[in-house]
Amino acid sequence: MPDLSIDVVAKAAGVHRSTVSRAFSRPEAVKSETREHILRVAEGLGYTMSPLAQALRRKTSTFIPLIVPDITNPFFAELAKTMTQAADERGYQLLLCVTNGDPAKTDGYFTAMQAMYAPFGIVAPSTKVDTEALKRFAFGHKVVVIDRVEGDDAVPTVTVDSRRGIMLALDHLHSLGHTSIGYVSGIAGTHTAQDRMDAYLELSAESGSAPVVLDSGSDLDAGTRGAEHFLEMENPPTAIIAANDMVAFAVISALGRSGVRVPEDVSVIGFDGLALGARFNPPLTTIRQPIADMGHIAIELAEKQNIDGSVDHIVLEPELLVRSSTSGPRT
Amino acid sequence: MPDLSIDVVAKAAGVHRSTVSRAFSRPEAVKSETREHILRVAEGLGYTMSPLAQALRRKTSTFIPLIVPDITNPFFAELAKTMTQAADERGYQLLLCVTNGDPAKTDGYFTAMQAMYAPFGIVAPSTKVDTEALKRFAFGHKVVVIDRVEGDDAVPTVTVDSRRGIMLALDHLHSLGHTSIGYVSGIAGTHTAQDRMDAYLELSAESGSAPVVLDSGSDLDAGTRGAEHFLEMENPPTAIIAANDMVAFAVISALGRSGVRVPEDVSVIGFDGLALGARFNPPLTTIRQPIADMGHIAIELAEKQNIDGSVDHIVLEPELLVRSSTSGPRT
DNA sequence: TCGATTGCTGAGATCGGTTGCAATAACAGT
DNA sequence: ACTGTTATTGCAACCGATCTCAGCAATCGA
Repeated sequence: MPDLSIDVVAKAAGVHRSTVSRAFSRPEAVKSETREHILRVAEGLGYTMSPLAQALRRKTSTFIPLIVPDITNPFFAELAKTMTQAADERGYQLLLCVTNGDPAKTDGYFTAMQAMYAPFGIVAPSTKVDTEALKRFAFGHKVVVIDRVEGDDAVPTVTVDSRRGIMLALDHLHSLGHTSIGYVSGIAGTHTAQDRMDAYLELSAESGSAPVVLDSGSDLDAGTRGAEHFLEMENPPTAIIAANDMVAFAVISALGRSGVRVPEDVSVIGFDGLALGARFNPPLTTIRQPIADMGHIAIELAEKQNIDGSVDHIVLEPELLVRSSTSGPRT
Repeated sequence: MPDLSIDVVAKAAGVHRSTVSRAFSRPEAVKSETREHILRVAEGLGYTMSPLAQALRRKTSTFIPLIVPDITNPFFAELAKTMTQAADERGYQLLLCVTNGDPAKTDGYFTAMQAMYAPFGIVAPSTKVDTEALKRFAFGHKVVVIDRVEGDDAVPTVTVDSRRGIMLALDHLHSLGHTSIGYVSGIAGTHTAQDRMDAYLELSAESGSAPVVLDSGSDLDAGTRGAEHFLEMENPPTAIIAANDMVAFAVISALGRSGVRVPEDVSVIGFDGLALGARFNPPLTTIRQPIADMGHIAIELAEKQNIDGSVDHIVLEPELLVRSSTSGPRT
């Protein structure tokens, strides 16, 4: 097919290319009659505007990068999924950027997004390290973060209330009769992970029971190690809170390998609300984060900031999702 | 920061912009002395070339779209992960495109990739439907497909040998002593899914045992339904092959809810080799697909095609990955 | 010593749009 | 009929590179 530029459409429609341009991007600036004619002609030719050329001239594009540490982690996958949708509902095109936890890549993506004239970007950081790169760029460029941020007044953020989530988990477990409740820490060194841990420590203390941190590591094997630790204890807790669903899976799996059954022998509750949890064995009781909402809100926040410069910090409410990995303690 | 274009670098270095351009994209065409000076100056200014402007002028970019139906499915997530890496090892930038199984979106992405001057694209189709859109575009534009394709001589493809995979599974199960082996179908209506099913049917027959298809659906609940069907049978098989890991998870989960234990009561083997499987309860025995290889090869194939126009069809060897969801039949 | 090659750099058109400004047409008011 | 808007459209410069064509100096063969 012969290269389809704005000029060929213009010629075909018998108008100047600027008129074609306006017909597409500023409809009210061209007589409706002319516009419809142009659009019809364009349609017939199968013409679409080049996003590249547009971005170059306008110095602003519709590409919006979503920076995540690991798309293999279902939490980020679900986030990516809802965000792509939220994005193109508003005419944006989401670019998925995977850092694999490499801060250098994060940096690279930031400069790339700048070069692509992205109007803003979304970051779901894996470690506090990213925060540095973030600060360097966030100042000049619009970024919204899916996490809490140190001295978080500079960039908009959206998170869920970690404390409330842990509270929900604790309450659920208490109401089932558990009094000794352990904790296995999360995958990454994010503020969110930290917050959950802190909340557990505080709330445990408040309720009078001694906190039992089975593992405070931050890698994928935290779950496995936590389970090992659990197995070695003389007087193990009767329930375990996992910092997120993935480690809950690992915990249950590791426990299962040693013949410990969930929830018969010990209850386990996760944190995330992944769809996957419903198909785990057993289906995972968990604290659900409204991931879809987070996606939409992140974009809204970014747009809002672009318009009136406001920097908001939204914190969403988590909710308890009871499935089958928790029950009363064995008697 | 003042807009950093090639001209400001040129001015700063005291040369013409075409020289700067060459210094970056055709190093051998400029005196090494000059080049180094330019590069130094550019470095100092923190200058990077605009990929947009480059793509526009060159009519070819380094954006390469990866079109997948659902990033939430760990198979595609792992594929995306290894492909991003493979991609930027070669200087490409992967754009993740999620269709949610909507053919219209597939179409949209194709035209978008065209507009972005992508040198080629990678498609992991969800249904045969995508194939149509594919044919419409693949002719004019380079696309490599992660699946088999009808009359597959037009586009390069990479797949794993489904028949061999099923054979591996069957052999494993047979060697454990199973003779009655059921099958639960896969998630999507891809050729791959079809091939696995066909292979099961054929190989079962060959080995003299009647095939037992527990569910042939193609949605996420195939696993659940398969399990239900299993529970209703008077004489259920002693082992189950799941068309992919995700349905294996669902099967085991559903079975577990009814008190049927894996592998004690029934063995289950998956197909994919997801990392997740290692942390399932129990850890999943499965047929591993070399996903990382698929990613690299897909890109190699595309490049090769771009160069010498060759259209190859690579089929990779799957391998058996024994974990804990299979054992001898209960006696 | 002189024309021919070779190596390096500058000019300027071009990629596909956007946009401020000027020009023309259409419409009102008096 | 004449002038002051207002609605439309054309003109041309510009966004940030790339690339062909020339120009110019240095090197080479005879």
